[in-house]
Amino acid sequence: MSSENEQSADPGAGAAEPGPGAPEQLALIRETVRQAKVPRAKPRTWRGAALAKELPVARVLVNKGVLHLDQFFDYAVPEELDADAQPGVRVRVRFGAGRHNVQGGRREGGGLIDGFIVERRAESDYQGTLAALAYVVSPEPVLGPELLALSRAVADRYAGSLADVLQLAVPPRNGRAESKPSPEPLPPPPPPEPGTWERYGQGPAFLRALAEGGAPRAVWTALPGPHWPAEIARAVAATLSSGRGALVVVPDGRVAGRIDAALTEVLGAGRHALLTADSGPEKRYRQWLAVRRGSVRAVVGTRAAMFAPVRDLGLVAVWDDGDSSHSDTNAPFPHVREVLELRAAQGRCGFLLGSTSCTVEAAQLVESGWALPLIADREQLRRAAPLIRTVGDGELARDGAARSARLPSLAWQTVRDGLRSGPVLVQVPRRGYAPRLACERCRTPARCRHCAGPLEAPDQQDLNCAWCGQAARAWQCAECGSNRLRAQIVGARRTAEELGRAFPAVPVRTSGRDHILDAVPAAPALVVSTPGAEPVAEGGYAAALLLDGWAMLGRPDLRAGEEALRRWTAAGALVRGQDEGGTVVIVAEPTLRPVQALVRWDPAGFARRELADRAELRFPPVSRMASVTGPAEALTSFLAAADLPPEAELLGPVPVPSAEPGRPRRPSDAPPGESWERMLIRVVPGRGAALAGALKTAQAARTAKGGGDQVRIRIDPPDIG
DNA sequence: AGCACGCCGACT
DNA sequence: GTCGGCGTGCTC
Repeated sequence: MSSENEQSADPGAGAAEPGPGAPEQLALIRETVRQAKVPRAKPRTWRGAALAKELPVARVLVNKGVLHLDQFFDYAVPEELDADAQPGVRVRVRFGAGRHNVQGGRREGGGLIDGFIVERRAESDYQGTLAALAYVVSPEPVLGPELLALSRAVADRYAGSLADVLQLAVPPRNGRAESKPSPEPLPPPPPPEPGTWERYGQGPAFLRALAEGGAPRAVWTALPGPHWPAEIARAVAATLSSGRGALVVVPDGRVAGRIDAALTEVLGAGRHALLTADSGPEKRYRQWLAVRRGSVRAVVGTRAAMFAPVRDLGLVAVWDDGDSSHSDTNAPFPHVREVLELRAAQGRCGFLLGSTSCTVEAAQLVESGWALPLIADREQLRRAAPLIRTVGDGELARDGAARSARLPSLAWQTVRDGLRSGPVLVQVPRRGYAPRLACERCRTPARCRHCAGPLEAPDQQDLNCAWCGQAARAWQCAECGSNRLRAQIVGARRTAEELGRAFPAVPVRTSGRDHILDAVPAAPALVVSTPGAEPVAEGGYAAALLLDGWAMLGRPDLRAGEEALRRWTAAGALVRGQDEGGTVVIVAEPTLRPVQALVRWDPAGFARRELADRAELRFPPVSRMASVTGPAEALTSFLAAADLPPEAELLGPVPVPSAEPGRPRRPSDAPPGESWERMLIRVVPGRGAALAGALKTAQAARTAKGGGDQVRIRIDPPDIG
């Protein structure tokens, strides 16, 4: 910032609008007047209370997410708060009391607001009189320099404010948890044996590098089968043995539980913390404090754990980075993989991204040379992976048995054979049971007359809307006037139910949204599950039937193929290897690329090809994208004011769907009743920071003028079609 | 965002 | 004179 800017930012300058040169004079006069009225000594509060003798100024991050307040404010430290008011502690300060009353009159107006002390200093560069800290919330230093630097980097990366990121990074305080002392730290364990890491060419070397204090970075394509939780635990153990800490972030509590168990087995109890939402606020904060205080050196947890303040971090790991729950749901929407990349770069620590599948972003980390691939050879894969067989539409049509029972004979046979030796998994699409309805005569989809949502007949009797839930009485087709309905597609869940009836001696268990099973025993059973909810089977499933192919690949989404393959490999990884007879039947067109990739069990190859395609089309992650949404006029003026990097490419605008009552609300929706537009901004890789910076500056200027949250910015938008 | 300051016209 | 309209800009 130039000195010219600083001067014209003076409040006296803009208002009077005299000729050029005058603002400086006005500023000078104002300054003189102030100094004349208040002979300003060292930092003094308006109350003139006694201040700390050493470092009487506290630099405070005020906990307001607004971008134009994304800066530190200095406060005076009263003598009685001197001891507690250390860097990192939570404080409350008066803020926003309006213009400073130079006369020294009482000024109680400003509300108390939360903040963190980031630094203690000898003096302030603020011109006015400092207000005093109101009080120290607790002497626990929760915001250390590393967490502050990380949060700053994340805020910059996502064009968000530091305060917003800290809201995600520092859990809410709990007095009871703070008052309890954390346990004594244990000495480092011995380095672990490589175990099943032997199956990967570079596996043992990776562990060795961690144990020797190195910072290896790897994209690990995990073999199907049950060994990956133990493998993650060994990577953690290797890191701990070097005297450093380790952090593992997983998509959900179920996976966290499995890794927790593996860590307990490899390390024994007391060496690691489990940070998940379902442990409750007090316990969670207690665990977090134990990590922050250095009592516990290893952490496994879900999304929010990505910020866990592990001491002397030696390894960050993320499992299954393609899972959508790795994307934070709060502003500025950071992604676990990206945050851990920042941590690896900042803390110079090891990085491990593992999955049985592969995202294009992961492929890019390898392609760019930032990380090395950690893969098994074909022989190991052949042993671990099940046999994959496909049934396409053509075969399905020719198959007489299929038409009567809606399932190809190959599927029947596979299920029958599988059930002789163990449980069989049936993966069905979500909300499969209630079929969508259409007019019997003209096939027009049946829509709700209140909200235009699709109609359903969940019990084959009553009609109601899938969006708003209102009952649809006396339906009549809007196009042709017919009052007869037919099912548009047959729910796959119903197919699964039919399977259950066909094998009456076998128990049917279901796992899905509302109740998710963790595990099933080795006994023969039909296990019907939606993607992502598949229970682990003891000894592995004998077979799996993947019935959601058409639903997965039909979506007009950039990630449809990658996402389908991810879900299929996740299910397939629970099936026994083909040496033990493990078989997967997928009902999907075998010519499709993701289906072929599943047959070859080559998710990394698929991701590499997707990456090449994206590079050609200049789509993310090969380029960096930001989306900006808002009312058309606001959007135009925002973009005109923004000082975008010169080579930034604008795509759009396109209309944004607005939130409708009843329809599931998406974060990208415009407010109800408003018509918004979206503009995509694309820059070449390496210019992402410049883009985020420009957008942030423009947004700060906007909100400072009271523009409200009319314009929303999102870096790496997840839903670009 | 809040909220005080200030520069305009209608009121006791 | 001074009360209060809301337009503008700051908040340590």
